[in-house]
Amino acid sequence: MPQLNGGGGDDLGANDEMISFKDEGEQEEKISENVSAERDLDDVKSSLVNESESSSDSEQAERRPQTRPDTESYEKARDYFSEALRRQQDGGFFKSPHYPGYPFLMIPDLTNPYLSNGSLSPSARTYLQMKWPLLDVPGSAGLKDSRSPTPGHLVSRYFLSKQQTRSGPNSRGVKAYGLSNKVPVVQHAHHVHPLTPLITYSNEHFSPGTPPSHLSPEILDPKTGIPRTPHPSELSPYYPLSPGAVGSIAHPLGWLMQQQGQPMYSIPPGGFRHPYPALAMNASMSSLVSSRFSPHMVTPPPHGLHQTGIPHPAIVSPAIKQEPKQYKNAFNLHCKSPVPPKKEEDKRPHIKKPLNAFMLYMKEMRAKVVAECTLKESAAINQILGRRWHSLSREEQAKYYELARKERQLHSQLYPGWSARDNYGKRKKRKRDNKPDSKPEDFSIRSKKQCVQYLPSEKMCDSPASSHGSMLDSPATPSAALASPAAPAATHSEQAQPLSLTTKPEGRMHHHFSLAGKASGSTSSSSSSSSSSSSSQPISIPIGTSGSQPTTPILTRPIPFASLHHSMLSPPSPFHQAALHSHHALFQSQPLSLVTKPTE
DNA sequence: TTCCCTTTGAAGATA
DNA sequence: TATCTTCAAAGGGAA
Repeated sequence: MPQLNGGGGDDLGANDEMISFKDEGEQEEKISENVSAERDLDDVKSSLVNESESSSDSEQAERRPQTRPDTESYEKARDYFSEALRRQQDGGFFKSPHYPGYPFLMIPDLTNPYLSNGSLSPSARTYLQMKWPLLDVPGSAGLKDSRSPTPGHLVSRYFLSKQQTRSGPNSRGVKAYGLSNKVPVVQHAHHVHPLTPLITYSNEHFSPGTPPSHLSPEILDPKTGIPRTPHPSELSPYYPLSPGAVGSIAHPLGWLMQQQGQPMYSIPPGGFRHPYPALAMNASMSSLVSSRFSPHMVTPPPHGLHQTGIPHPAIVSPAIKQEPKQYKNAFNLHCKSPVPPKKEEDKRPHIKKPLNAFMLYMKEMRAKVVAECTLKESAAINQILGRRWHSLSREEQAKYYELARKERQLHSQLYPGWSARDNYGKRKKRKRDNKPDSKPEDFSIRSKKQCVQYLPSEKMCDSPASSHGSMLDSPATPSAALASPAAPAATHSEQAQPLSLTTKPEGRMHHHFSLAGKASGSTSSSSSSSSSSSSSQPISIPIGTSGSQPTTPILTRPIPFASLHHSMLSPPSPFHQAALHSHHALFQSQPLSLVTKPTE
């Protein structure tokens, strides 16, 4: 298993994402990987064709100076990040020409981010470059807003580091990935911190000029008029780090530092005052950013001030969603806001959950899948993505697990008091219809919709992974085996039928009481070995079954005929052709007969 | 306008 | 401890 972090030292899920594949089916797994690799190659080819076609235009656009840095969304930053990942995935190695200014790497040697002289190692800087491109991106330097007071020392030796970036002892080496130089540029004057793109939980509610109320402690609340703690002019109200967390906050790369035996940064009082307090919000982060400053030089936030003001994308407008209590409490601890808890609660932003590995993958690959397929429904796209996720190699998935882990870590640092529970109830509760004692009316509600599987069109778009397995496209490697050890181990039945995309295990169906769609959650965690098919199950058409275990496609939703037709009857791209070829035998018998309606 | 669908994973809740 | 539930993204579709 790839141990990207060098093992140990990570209390936030270290080693949790990578677990060994199941022993059984190891051969198949390898075959699957080979097939997957070949498919990836095909993907690369097709994607390269597409990219080459569109790159000329996009490149020109990308090369234009960014003049709206303040509006650059963090989401985009993540997209760029994802793009880099995708390129890594496709090409495996850095393809710099297109995105010379945005290297990305998997920082295998970040375990030692500092050089002997205290400066960041090239790879560490490159990683920071990836994470906080505005800090040190020559490509973006030219894009920086002229008003940006970014100190020169922050505009660091990117070129040097880039030159130095190379493969390390790790077999995977240091990979730099080109990213579009559409780097989100910060307009500091508008209180958008360069670190804004650090995490892209959501950007829609981050208005540079109107940071969340709790993030601008020095200003009168426009609504309440309640004055807030002013901060020094040189301080930028950005990251909502809690004060308690500031002093003792772990380095964003603390998992790396710790591995190296270095302690978490403890910020001594009165020290270096960073011209960009927002950067110093995470003191060590700042120090990492600037190789000039060793970690211990970073100053703590001014008393009582949550020096952090970076509007985090994970924060959603309080008007829409309410902030969790824990976060509110944690914030109040240091915010000293006189705002009554009640009002404060109303204004609490909604802090979204950090994205997990699959979500990151999904965000990255969605556009690609959409481009390859004619499907537009996200449900169908997600099915494809789910399968592709399973088809990814361990290393490929490891990248996303690692990213997800970092996101969680950063998220936990940004919102120490936040809990996933805080977001409970923010959404409308889903129908709980998968309980064993579900009442008939539950199912009736559920089965009101026409059910059909996205399988046909998906088959046209998705990988030909099914060509080797008995479970259609199910790779020999279940996600459970790839997932973090924290995740419940998949049962044997699940391993045998890991994918619920085209052929959901009947056990699961039984478990979900014959629900056509995914019963609320539990898709990945529930494990049922029952293979009995309920009479109330949606009509199932066994297809592509080979092997002892019959597979039953779940017909969940009607396929848009346009998409179906387009996908099935006109596969124009090589990818489609390849997919068609690989699945021809599989679907030649019943390719288009999935539209049905469950009996009431 | 709101919810559903669909995926996997993380985390909290519950038995 | 094991299982279940909720939420994260996305966007078309349905109500």
